[in-house]
Amino acid sequence: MPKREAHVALSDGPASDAATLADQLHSAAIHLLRTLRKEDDSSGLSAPRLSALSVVVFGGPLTLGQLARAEQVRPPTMTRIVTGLEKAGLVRRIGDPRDHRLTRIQATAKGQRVLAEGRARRVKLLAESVRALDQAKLAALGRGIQLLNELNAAMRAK
Amino acid sequence: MPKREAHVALSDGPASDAATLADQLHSAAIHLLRTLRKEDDSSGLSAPRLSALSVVVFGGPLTLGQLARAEQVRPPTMTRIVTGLEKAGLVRRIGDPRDHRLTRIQATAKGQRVLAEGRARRVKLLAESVRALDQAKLAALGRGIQLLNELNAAMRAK
DNA sequence: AAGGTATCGTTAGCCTTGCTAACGATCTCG
DNA sequence: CGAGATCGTTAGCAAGGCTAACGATACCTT
Repeated sequence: MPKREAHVALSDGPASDAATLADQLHSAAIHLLRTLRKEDDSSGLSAPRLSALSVVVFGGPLTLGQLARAEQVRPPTMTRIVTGLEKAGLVRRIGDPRDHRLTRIQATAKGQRVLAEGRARRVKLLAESVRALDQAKLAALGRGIQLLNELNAAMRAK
Repeated sequence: MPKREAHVALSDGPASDAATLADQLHSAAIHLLRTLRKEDDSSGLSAPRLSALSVVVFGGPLTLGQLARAEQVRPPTMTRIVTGLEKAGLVRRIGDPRDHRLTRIQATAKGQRVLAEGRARRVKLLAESVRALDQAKLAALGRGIQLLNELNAAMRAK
């Protein structure tokens, strides 16, 4: 992965820089999550389940379809994830009295508690490294994350 | 996913900031890759294969074990990924004349070409959004990516 | 009011990616 | 030469992703 700097330095415009940055960001994100994935074991909650549970806890009761869209996943996939969470007692399926086709997904008290614990555990390793940064780097990181969210929103809008 | 800003603003110290930043970064990375994943289809190359191929192309011939470690994956998993890449004609298995236990993995010409195309396609969506940023944001993003790499290195060192 | 259409969630079945356990082949060292 | 270590593979399991197909329900048009 070296020799990219040379490319950047010799690049002939902002377009090439953007492509390089995009590629580097992609790579960095992959490695970040790959490292963090190892922490999943201790929580007993896989990344997709943790993520879905998070949406349910913070987003209030949602229909399965809404949840699938939020997680950018197909309904059958979300059905299984929710079933897993339900068996673990973390969420509940609730029928909608108005529209009987819908099933609303609601977090249980246990789900809320486990989310907090699991999330904390998963980012613990990362948080430790973040904590070692000085103020300037912390600020820069915050700005970077904000930009990342902007990029995500921009891509989703397409 | 909103309402986190409030938490940050009200946080009572740098420790909490670090945890919050770590959590946000984690979440942003997940959504970034989730969005990008959709681009995989067109390349016909899944993320793990693309990533492994990338290591082989840029890192020269590697043994299967080295490749597995580089990808932070167990040997049996890498065996299958390599088998997939080999069937697709993107890499070659080469026996080591010195040590017959080893199998070195080498990229084929097709592998090198496909990598370039696949990677480009995968980050195309992201690159388009990056390209829309102004100079200041571009610089901030670069700095953020640099920090991300630092964090990855710090975590890997543990 | 009835019948056709659209929507929602589930089921079934497939593939890929992770893992551990167990093994054969090979090297290395005493 | 033999014992142990190392390497890659095989076998078998779970989870997550997908599409296709289906029943149940709601909606809309006639």
